[in-house]
Amino acid sequence: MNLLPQVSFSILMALSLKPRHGYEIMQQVQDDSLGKIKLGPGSLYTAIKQLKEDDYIEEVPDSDIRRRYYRLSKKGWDRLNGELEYFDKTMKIARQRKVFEAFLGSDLTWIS
Amino acid sequence: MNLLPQVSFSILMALSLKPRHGYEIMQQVQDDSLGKIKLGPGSLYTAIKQLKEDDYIEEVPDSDIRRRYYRLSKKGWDRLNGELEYFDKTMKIARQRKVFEAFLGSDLTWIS
DNA sequence: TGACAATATATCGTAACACGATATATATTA
DNA sequence: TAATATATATCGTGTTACGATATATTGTCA
Repeated sequence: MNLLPQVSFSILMALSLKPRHGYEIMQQVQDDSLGKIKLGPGSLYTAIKQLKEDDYIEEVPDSDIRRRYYRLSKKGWDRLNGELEYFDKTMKIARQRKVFEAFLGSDLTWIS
Repeated sequence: MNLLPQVSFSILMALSLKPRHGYEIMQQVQDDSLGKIKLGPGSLYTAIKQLKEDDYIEEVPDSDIRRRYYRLSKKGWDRLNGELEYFDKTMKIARQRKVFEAFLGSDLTWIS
């Protein structure tokens, strides 16, 4: 699997608007995902650690001792673009296959 | 995390066109994902087992002893639709934030 | 016909990922 | 001043991912 883990992807998405600190990422991810992804500190900070190690994000120096701000690196932007190609392809396929209308006057006789 | 695992999602997508057997799913998933998801037997059959247990897919009786065909259940279709809402939202956000043009004459001064 | 590649399914053990619980500390507000 | 929200971090465990291995059948082509 050459795809980013779901949590990591959601964090890059959250950082695509502007640099944010961890707690803020948590909230933004929930917003961006229609509430389908709710990060606790466990998922959040382990993923951030990994993303930093892989140089997808970097810490932004900030005077606020309490908060740690992160932003996307060049590599992070490129990676996010690559992931979004998959999302785009998936939506195109879904529309082609008319997944959304599958139960509205469907002629797919093999559906149970 | 209220999202299906990536492998499970990709299998539901592969079954959205027509019923398929395991080996065929393997190939379809690779096609659908721009080569970004490559399933080996380990990932494939453990995910199929789980999807069957959760009633997202069901086995289709078939004369071919060698192959085991699966199709989406009603619950599977509904779930797939739910997942695709997230994909759709994500693409909308990405376009809104102009992620794709981020490096073409960007005014995002905070990028490293 | 014999050998090799491709097709097809299944399990095992381990690695990677997800996440609740817990801990700690500061800021806000009632 | 007590409670709630903000903010970060780690630990242990459960879930997911996956390479290795096993087994058997089908197709091909020399």
